[in-house]
Amino acid sequence: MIAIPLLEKYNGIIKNYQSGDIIFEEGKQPTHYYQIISGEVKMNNYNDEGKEFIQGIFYKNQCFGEPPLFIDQVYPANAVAVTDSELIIITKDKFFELLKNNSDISLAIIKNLSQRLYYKSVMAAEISSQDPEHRVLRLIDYSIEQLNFKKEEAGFLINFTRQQIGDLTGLRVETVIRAIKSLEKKGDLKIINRKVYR
Amino acid sequence: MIAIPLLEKYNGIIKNYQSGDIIFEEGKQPTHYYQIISGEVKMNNYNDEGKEFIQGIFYKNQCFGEPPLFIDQVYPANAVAVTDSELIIITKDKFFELLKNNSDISLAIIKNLSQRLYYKSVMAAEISSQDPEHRVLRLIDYSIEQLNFKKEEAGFLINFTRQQIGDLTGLRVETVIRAIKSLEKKGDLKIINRKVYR
DNA sequence: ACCATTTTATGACTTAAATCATATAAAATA
DNA sequence: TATTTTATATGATTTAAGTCATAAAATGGT
Repeated sequence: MIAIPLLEKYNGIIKNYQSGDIIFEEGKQPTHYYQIISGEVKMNNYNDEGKEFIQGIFYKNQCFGEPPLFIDQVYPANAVAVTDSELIIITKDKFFELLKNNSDISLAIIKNLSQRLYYKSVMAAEISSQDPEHRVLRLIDYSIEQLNFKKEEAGFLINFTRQQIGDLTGLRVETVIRAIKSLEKKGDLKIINRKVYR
Repeated sequence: MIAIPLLEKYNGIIKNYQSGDIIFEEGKQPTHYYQIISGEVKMNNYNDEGKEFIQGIFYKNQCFGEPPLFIDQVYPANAVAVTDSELIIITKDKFFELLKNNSDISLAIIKNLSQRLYYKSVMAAEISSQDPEHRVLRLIDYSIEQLNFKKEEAGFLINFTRQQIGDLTGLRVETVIRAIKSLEKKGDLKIINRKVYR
């Protein structure tokens, strides 16, 4: 998103997280802008029974957790490192200063938020009213489009576990496994030693 | 969102829609920026079986449908007038010109998108994993916070039909009616001649 | 190389919400 | 005012996805 040298100019500091580390928590006041240098971060919620819902998974060069910064609200979800990750963060004040002095960044932020809102709109409609197979396939297609999944001879390798697909679509693992099996039978995707290709 | 005189300066034109009129359709290329002068607009999708999902309802002074404009994608949902409505619209080109010449508007757009993303995050987690009563109550509380529902002696009047609550939460009318009844019994809200107060 | 954990997998059973049917009240319209 | 349409309401039934149990393969750490 934002060039690292520019972030460093605004007192950007580098932080390292281990897989599973919590970066920030739901309900807490936002204080920084976060951008991924390397690794993988998910934002999630837990419902009253402890079931996880993954709001999104973020990768290299992506930022996450800005909306509450702009609207003075607490975080609506947690941010957790999925793998060991290196992040660069700057304070809220410095972030606004940076924005003020770099009008092109505003447009980048707008585009990024628009992209995320688009994903949420698509998935909201899916989750609320489509059947499991439809939901899973949509998530897969959207992810191929947006994330950099590798194209192999068998097709795009879907780099999600069944559990992650479940947590992203609001389904249980068993349901995802069954949906994927059924989609394979219909020829909509391939399973080659447990890995999913589309 | 954007002052009407400013929109007029950028060739803004006023359009009138009757209740039920389609403003734009899912899958179509976006061409304009839309802002409500008066009336009420919903964005929605229909699933394969024709069930409606309402992405959001928009009121006076609010804009809608910009994200696809910024990311060069087709509309992810339809926009439909819920009541007779008066809108002001400007072309995509003029909108970008306006943004370029008015840097303060960029921040307003960012805040608006952040607010909508926040709503989507909260509702996504609700819809995917909370029970009907929880979902309905969350929608109601969020709507009180964001929309200008009138405060009366009995509490805030929830200006939604049961069907609209269903379409916003991914539930069926009957389920919403039962959830609301149950929430009333628990004292979480009031029903006074069929109207819901919180 | 071994053990613990995670991931994928499948069958049997349960359950919560959807569906279907029907009714009445309220609002809109002719 | 009468009539159609929309919104709220409730009971009975169905069903799709969740839950539970169990297992085997794959992965990761020591």
